[in-house]
Amino acid sequence: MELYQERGFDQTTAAEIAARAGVNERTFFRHFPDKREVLFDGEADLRAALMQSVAEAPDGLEPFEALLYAFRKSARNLENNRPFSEPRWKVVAVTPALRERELAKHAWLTDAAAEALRQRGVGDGLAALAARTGWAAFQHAVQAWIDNPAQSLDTHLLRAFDDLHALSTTIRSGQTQA
Amino acid sequence: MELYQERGFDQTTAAEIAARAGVNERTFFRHFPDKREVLFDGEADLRAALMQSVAEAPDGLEPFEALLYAFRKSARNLENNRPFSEPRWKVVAVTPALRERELAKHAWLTDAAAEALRQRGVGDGLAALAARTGWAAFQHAVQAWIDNPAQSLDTHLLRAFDDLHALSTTIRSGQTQA
DNA sequence: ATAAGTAGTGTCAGTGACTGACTCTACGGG
DNA sequence: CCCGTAGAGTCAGTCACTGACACTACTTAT
Repeated sequence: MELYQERGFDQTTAAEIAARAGVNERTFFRHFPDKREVLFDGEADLRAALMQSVAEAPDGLEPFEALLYAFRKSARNLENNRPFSEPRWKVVAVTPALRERELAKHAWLTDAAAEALRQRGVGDGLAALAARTGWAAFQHAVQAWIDNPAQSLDTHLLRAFDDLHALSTTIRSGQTQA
Repeated sequence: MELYQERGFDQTTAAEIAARAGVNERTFFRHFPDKREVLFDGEADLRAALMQSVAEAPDGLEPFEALLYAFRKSARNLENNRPFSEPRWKVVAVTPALRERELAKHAWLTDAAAEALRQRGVGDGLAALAARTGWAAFQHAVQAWIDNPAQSLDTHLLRAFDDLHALSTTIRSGQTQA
């Protein structure tokens, strides 16, 4: 379904996609809830894989360590799939409607990560916080890697978490200002 | 425009909103680029206020400290506007299409925060990382405050950043696993 | 005072994403 | 050979949104 690459997402009608796939427009909408979902098909698998990875992280790891373990595993898949994923990124990047959908998917994955942490025994609130901030660092690394593929995603990832560590050492308990 | 509260967002047509406002449907779409934007009107001001707050944070503060300063300031506004904002949250919370838009706005605000940090002299990459992760912590606090208003948003905020600090102390440079 | 903008609005016609209801066909099991 | 079921087509309809055009009110230049 890479009519999107040729004409752009907005210039591509659902009827055209359906035609290219050799089916009826109605049939297209039976397979995908909407036009955007075509580009986010594997996300359910990704979610499952992420939860699985968090679950299989060695016992005794702290929340961020478990997340980092899972993210590094995802990172390997991302590195392998880059040739396949790159055109998709480009389409998503230039289409606001798709960016929105992507953010929604990320929120969904973040929830999955939080849930997986809870199943490791992490408290509710802490799991949610770790998932949100950890995911933010992960995405920062992914973006950095997209912009600069000369360094491996793993390198970017480790740097992101290191930097996050450095940043947060400046937080002092019970700040008092303004 | 709180037809949304009565019928829900999906059950409300643009024509109805326009009628309630005493104008034509076409006119409605001249004021708002789409049906969703009605609920996200003040975001541009919010963005400006956020950048302003980051800019006016005392000199010498580290990135997270500057962000925390700005977030605490935003928090005061949020606390004051809660009665006004609460119905809006409820509508957004139950409408996926609105949640997506909200996430997009948050990404926009995160970019603003990163930009404001850069203007304070923070490096590009670090500014982006701090903005992303700091924003994540902020949102965690806001969510916690919505769920539990018994404690002030400020309290939730400080706890979130404290917890983030605690979480990230477990990150060791140059992790080596799997 | 009049002419010439200009901003905000109404009207109309059209495109395209989706949806519901109904039909048809293909296929596996009894 | 019959039947239930899953997938696919057809048709008609709703609704978000858009472009083109006309009209009105209010400003500003002459």
